[in-house]
Amino acid sequence: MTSAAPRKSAKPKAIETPEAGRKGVVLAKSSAAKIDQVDTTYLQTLMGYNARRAALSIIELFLERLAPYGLKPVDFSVMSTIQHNPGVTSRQLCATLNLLPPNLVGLIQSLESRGLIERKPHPHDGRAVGLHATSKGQALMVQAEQAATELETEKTAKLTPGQRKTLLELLQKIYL
Amino acid sequence: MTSAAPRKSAKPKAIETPEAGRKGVVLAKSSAAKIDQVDTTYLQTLMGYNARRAALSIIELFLERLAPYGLKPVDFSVMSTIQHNPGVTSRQLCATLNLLPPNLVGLIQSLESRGLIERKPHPHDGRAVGLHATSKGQALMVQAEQAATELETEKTAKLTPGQRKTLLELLQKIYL
DNA sequence: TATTGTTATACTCTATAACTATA
DNA sequence: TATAGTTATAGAGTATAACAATA
Repeated sequence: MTSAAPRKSAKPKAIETPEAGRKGVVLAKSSAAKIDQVDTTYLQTLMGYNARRAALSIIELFLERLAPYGLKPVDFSVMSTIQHNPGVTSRQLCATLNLLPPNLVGLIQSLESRGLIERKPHPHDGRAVGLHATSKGQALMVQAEQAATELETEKTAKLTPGQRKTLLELLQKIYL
Repeated sequence: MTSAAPRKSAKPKAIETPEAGRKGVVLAKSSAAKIDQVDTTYLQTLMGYNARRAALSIIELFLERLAPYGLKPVDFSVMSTIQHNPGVTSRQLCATLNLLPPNLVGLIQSLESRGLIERKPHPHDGRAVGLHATSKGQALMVQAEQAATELETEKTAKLTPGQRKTLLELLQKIYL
């Protein structure tokens, strides 16, 4: 998780204060006076800010729901990629998921010691090691992926299926 | 920065291998054989994965471009919020930006010691402290916000203005 | 010489508990 | 009693440098 500031139950909704509401826009007060509502209209124009806030919001729930499976976001991404790409190497995982090799070592060892993956010699390259999900790992991921899909549905409940698809496509245009 | 895996210059583009291309879909190979292209189609259906990847991609460039101003993403968000909300308190910053109070203390002290913000007694609450950007801080933020806007324009170059607006709105539907 | 995987390690970020001063 | 701000500290995440084994 990232930060667990006091939960806001109320939604911003551009509340208009008596002082600032005349033009229908919430304006920052010019002097040193007390602030009731905090204006974040500028930050909300930044894609980085919005993408980060949205990601952290989803990850917060992800950590709760996937904790029973002992999987954090990166663990989940690695396991899922191994499951769908039997024989994938650490180097390929790093390139695909934008991870650094030293940080993957402990993660792989942990998954192996839990009996979720196996390491087999690479058929063509003696340096590399092919990673494979065990039947235990595969069974776990079926459950974990279902939990992930459910939590995502909840977090994107305000979006129509079309909007959800659009959002995925537009995000991929940024990082791919 | 988050991770600096070997830069991928090529783009995925759903390359079809001879073995997997028959149905126009890239499939994971079923056996323990070598993997050429890594299939991430499942992860790409997850909003959390895509939002995080997009955010980190933008933040990576943000760190480079804003380093001359001595501002990291959170510093920038805090300074920007103070600038647009003179007299805002630490408590309000935490609630608005989803930060934890202990983590804000050192950040505020750093900004104050750099002469970018001032702390003034709160008019109505003796416990609270109002935060204000100094003229030096305001001048810095004018430059910093311009740099941020430029970098964002580059990172979202594949999007039309309409798509960019749509993306911002849809992301806010997730975390607000 | 270049690459895969690894070790060691440093640095940053985030989280929790507990304290003070004021309301 | 509750809240704003603070301190200390633990834990997780991310980073760089350097090495052995293989290509």
